[in-house]
Amino acid sequence: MVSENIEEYLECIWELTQLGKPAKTTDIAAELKVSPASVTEMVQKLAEEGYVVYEKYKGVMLTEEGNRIGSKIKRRHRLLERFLVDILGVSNEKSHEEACRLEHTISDTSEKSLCQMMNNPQTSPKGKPIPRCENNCLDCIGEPTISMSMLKPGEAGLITHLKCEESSKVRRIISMGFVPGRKVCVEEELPMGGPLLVSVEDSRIALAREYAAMVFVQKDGTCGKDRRKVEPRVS
Amino acid sequence: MVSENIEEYLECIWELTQLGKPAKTTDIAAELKVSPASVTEMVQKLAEEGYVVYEKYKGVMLTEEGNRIGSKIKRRHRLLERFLVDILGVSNEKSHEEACRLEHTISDTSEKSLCQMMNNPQTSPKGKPIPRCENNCLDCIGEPTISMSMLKPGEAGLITHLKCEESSKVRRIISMGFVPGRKVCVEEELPMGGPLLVSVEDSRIALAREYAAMVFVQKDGTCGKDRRKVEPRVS
DNA sequence: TACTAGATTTAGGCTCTCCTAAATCTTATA
DNA sequence: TATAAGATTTAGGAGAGCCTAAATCTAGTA
Repeated sequence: MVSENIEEYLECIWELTQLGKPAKTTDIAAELKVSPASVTEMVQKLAEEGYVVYEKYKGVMLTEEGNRIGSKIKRRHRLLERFLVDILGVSNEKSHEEACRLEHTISDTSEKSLCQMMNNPQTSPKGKPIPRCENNCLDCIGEPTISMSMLKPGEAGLITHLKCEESSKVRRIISMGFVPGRKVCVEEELPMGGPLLVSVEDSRIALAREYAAMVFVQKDGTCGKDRRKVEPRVS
Repeated sequence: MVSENIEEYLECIWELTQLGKPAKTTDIAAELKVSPASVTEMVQKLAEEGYVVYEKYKGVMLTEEGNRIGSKIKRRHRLLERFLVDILGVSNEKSHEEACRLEHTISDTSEKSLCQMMNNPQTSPKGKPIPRCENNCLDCIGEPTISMSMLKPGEAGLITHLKCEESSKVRRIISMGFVPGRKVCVEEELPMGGPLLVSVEDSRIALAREYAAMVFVQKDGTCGKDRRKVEPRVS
């Protein structure tokens, strides 16, 4: 397993070589806020270990393995920025630094859940593209979904993701119990645009349609009494 | 700023000294999967820097500052375990290890948002208590949504949702006028755990705290007569 | 009270990553 | 094409933490 530092270097080199040209020592040094001498040293080590192809005075390119790691980390970085900004309400400016630290420590499982929770986003909050995951995100994408507010009384669904412009509202929805992966069931629609009465796990919740509209579900049968216990959706 | 390693040691020592007895070198070593010699070395350093009181061959206790850091990290650890297990669907067994890594890298802002999102939880998934944050979590409890029973007389809030185990109770509360989107105002708390006197739109209602606890609101100023016209609750 | 097993600390070394200063290479321009 | 400015690498060294082996201390038991 490569160290966090090596991941950081590979991520940086990945970014700098996106235009097809070798990454220069100085650029890497500037990006990582480290002296050029340290970069040379590390790059030599990375070359020895087969993560980059390095030609003295010319620059570095990633090998296939280096590219795999670099893009994986960059993916996590941008996914985390989205999560931090859209869901935790961290400011755009601060999200980069925090994502830089978290990207080396989250598990594959968590990465996948975050991806699902935000409906497989394509760009970071700054508009940079999020690299696809190795399996092309097949399991993050899932089935087409509809808003919970579209469910008729008696219909059930599995929560796939939440969507709202304001991070504080997303948090509120989650705090009510609308967590991706859980099963919800619409029990009643109160008339006159009144609230929806739904059940999630062991609670019954009444919430405004405006909020229900932020919860996206995959239709999943009816609210039978035999409602199966919902597994955490990650294997 | 202390290093992640030091945080890890302080967290561990915090845990081991919860019973009031000094933490032994061997126990720390076992917990951190490191040799006893390394622990001695680090503990000497921690003592020099004022985070612990260390007596050779006897063990270590935390100083006030050491305790502050140790409990802060342990809080994050358990909060993260909750998040990983309840929201991201990570397994209970794997959550510890991941939380161990994340606890050193999340920001204060993120910690607060996670706390809000999970309704200021009191225990980890394994049932261990989550230490309070330094300001006693005032802003974690306060922000997105709190139970109406937490409002003080004179305070007002917008109903975000109702939540309880039985749908019949939810209906009953709605029929009293506690509809998501409306503004409520706690006018008086009758003593001895008696009912709360609250107003919703144009009615005054006395309801048991048990019921008040099911109504969740977003704090919204005080009960002035100039209470602004409530938005129609339909979006 | 003396002694030994187990706990703890000391000594000496290692790896990783960083740094500065000096040496060397590249390249733009005169 | 010669040369100097700027980029890059080499050399030498530092700090943080970890380790093993050896020395030292503590406490339970004879």
